[in-house]
Amino acid sequence: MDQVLSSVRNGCRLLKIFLDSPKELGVTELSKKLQLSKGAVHKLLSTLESEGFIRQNEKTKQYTLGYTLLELGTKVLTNHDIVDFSKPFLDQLVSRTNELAVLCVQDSKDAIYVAKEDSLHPVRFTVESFRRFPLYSTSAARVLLAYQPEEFQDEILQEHPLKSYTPHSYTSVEQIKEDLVAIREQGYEISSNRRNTGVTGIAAPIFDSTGHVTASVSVIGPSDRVMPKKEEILQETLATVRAMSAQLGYRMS
Amino acid sequence: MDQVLSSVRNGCRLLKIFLDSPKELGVTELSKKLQLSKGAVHKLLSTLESEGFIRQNEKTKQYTLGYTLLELGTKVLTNHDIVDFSKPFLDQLVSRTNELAVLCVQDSKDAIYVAKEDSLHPVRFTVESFRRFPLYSTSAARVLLAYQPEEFQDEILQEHPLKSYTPHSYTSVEQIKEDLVAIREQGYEISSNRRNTGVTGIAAPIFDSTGHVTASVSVIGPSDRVMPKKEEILQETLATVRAMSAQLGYRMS
DNA sequence: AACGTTGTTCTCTATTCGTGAACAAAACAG
DNA sequence: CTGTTTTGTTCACGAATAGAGAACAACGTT
Repeated sequence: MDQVLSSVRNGCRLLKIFLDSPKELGVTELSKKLQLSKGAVHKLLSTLESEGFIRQNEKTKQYTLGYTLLELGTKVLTNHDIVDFSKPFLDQLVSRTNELAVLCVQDSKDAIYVAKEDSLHPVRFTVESFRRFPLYSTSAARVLLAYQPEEFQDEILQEHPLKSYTPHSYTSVEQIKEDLVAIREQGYEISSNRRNTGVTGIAAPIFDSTGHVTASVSVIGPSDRVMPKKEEILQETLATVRAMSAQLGYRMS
Repeated sequence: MDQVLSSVRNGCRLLKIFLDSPKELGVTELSKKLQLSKGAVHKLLSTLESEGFIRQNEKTKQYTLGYTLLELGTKVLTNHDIVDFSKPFLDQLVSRTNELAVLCVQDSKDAIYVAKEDSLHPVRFTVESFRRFPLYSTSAARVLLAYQPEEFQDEILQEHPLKSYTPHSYTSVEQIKEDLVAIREQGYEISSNRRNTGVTGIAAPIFDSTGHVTASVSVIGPSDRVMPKKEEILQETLATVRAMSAQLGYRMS
């Protein structure tokens, strides 16, 4: 593409560097990571600072993310009505399964947990909300991928190196694609010990009135607690996504 | 200033337009608000979209804020250790006063509530976190302003039109400035019926080890409930900010 | 006290940003 | 269903500027 404003893209990338970094970064460090001159990075920083997207620590002279991003981030949440909509459903699912329940959506080539409800176990799993992860890596995400066109699936599966997180992980693209077909046929996925050893996820899709998958719900817990009850949890999960889909205007065929 | 990358600034302002708008906006609308050509806005949008800062609704063709802003926003929060630090203090303050307690910080020329703890009253006040407001408008903010250099105070007070929110509001700059001196002398502020009729705020500053004011704490409630107990609430608030300041390494002189 | 950093400023040219008009594709009204 | 308006999108070009690179100042370290 050449329809891209390079300095805007640099600004965006500069901000995103902070996602995987300690809280403060200096000009020199940023210029290395962005592969830009120090002068250019400095101009970027002072522009972003004047708009509140970046803040400079007066003592250390280093830079951090600014409060305007906090405002914008909360605005994203309030815009996103499915988050509010899902809250009572997730609550109920947790109270019935006693495990972590999450709501997962797709954003271009990534998946994101946008809502979650922790279980009440004293020792419990939780997930990081709002962080991107690959569409093939968790059960909630794979359910989303399963309902995408095949060309898109191939694009995703080719692009990424498909790291094996655990010994049980998928190894071949063909294997994943078979699995995606199976998800679509049965309408859910139960995945054990894939990304994280000892973790089992049970996930199912939510449909809107046009029949598109808008999000997925997943119950996640330790395998030895979840697997014995897997039928029961699956039924609860399916009941939840059906209720949500119905409320969104979806009519089962 | 001419040390500013204009397209980056335009991108930032484009994003901020969404803060005070419905959730979706079109190119034409944005180009009017930004006073830029439609073509330029379109380039901005597709650049921001390719970085995840903007999302386009495929049906309506309109644009919304993207999930990357959610990631960045939560990162701001996790970076900001005073938020975690304040949590137990705010909790305790609420349990002792039975009113809303907030933590307020300054960001350039604005104030922002970065943490809050609602009271347990069935009908209760609350505030919107993470939205900017003027430094002269609430007691928590005025406490922050009171400890700023006088030139800065003048800058703030001159710049804004100083709207009178209620009949009891300040009208003149001199009046506010006298008040700021008083805040600094007594170390707290009690403000009634200023911005919102019937609301009373009791606020006091937190000092760090270098003696700078890093944030302020305020207890906010309906005047008829707060004013009768104002001495008690004030003492609780002062005890809280002193404990917080001490833990940050501040030594009272 | 000398050094190696850091963030900041400056100048200059190749680059690109923003305009304005033309385009297609919806949404609308009659 | 059809003409009309408004939408998002594309394009080409000239004016404006973004980014490189070196020099600077202000640190902290050795």
